[in-house]
Amino acid sequence: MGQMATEPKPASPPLTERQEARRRRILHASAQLASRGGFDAVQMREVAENSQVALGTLYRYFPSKVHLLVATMQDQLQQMHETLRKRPPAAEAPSARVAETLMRAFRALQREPQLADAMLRALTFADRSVSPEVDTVSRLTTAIILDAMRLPGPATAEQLSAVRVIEHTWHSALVTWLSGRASIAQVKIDIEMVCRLIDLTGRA
Amino acid sequence: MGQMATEPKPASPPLTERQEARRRRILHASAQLASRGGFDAVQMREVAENSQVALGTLYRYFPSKVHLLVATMQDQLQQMHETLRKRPPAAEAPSARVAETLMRAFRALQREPQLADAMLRALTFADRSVSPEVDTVSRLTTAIILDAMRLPGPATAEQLSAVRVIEHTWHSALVTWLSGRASIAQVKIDIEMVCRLIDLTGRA
DNA sequence: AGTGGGTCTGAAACTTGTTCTAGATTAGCG
DNA sequence: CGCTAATCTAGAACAAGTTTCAGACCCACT
Repeated sequence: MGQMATEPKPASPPLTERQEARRRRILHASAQLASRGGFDAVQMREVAENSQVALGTLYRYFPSKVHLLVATMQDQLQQMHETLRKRPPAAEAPSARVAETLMRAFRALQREPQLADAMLRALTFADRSVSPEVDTVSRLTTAIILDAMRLPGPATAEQLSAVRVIEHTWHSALVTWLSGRASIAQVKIDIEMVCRLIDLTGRA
Repeated sequence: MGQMATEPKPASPPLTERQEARRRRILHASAQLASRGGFDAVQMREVAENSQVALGTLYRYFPSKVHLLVATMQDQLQQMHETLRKRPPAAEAPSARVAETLMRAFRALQREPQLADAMLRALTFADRSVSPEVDTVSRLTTAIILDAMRLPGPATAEQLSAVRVIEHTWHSALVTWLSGRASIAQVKIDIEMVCRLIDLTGRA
């Protein structure tokens, strides 16, 4: 899992203040447009205009629409992680805590379904060129789930596998819900089902 | 599961012979281009040209690139279903049979990773307008898994949930592998992990 | 065989992601 | 301050998915 900075990513060149502000304006415009019309409504020209940045500059900060939306997701996940840290899940069993956490996150996304749609579509559509960024999102998600498990020691290989499976299910169930092919009830059932895997994996 | 025709779907207007041939040419060209360069290599103009059909006609048959690729996936899955029917998995436990089936399917896709990439990306990128077609793919996958389970009677709600979770994991793991963020070994482990859910669900 | 409606063709037009270019601005530095 | 390289801007240009349109063609029915 490499470096574990509290907030910023690699920080290759330390951005100036104005640059940081630009980056933030772009992400804000992206999230705002996404909240309205979802993936399709995030049009690069419009993002550039709304964040008062030239199109070329937008592309310098985020080399593609998918990069932009995945970065937006990083941003949102980070916030969610903070929120969850403040009010951690209360349930007894680890599996129940994970299920609770994921359903809570799910409800948060429900409030902005279009934004969720844009971010998830970008995430699953991303090709190899976006792997590093997608990986960051994945690590964030993993961290959220592991937090909810509150393991005494480091996770076993088996547990990590279970976490990956939970992550897969979480993403895929979300996509299915967003495209109207599954109800919220079904998502809940499936999340609870996959969380049972946690009970199967021990310290062994 | 509604109608269970042996091959064709709804068949709203019964296509003429020439039309059936056109459709087949289009799907063939699509799969061929996808096998080369993946999603991006499937260019509508080229598909049209290669299948000797006007662009407008291509769009009459498949209203978007995503529709086309999802239909391609239906086609491939159908073939895979046939193949699997001929040589069903041999393992003892239902969960092992499902894992074996999925890994066999996985290896088949490995042989044409670019094609798999194109189909999977289209599938997960599909929006609501493609829901019916995506649903068909989902039902096919479900059928394949249920076949492997060889249940004595009809599946319980719990079992269907487990199957959905397995499907989610299968898709998502595949995507992760295709984008180079997971090894084949990891996919195998995760598939086997999620298949354990089957052992947890009984007739209840 | 004749005819009417749906289908197919070829080509242009439109949309939106992405790239490119020339000139203005900015940041860091002597 | 004055220079230089990097960055930013405005806008054109390009690429590929999608739409549109006029005319040719095919099919079923009389």
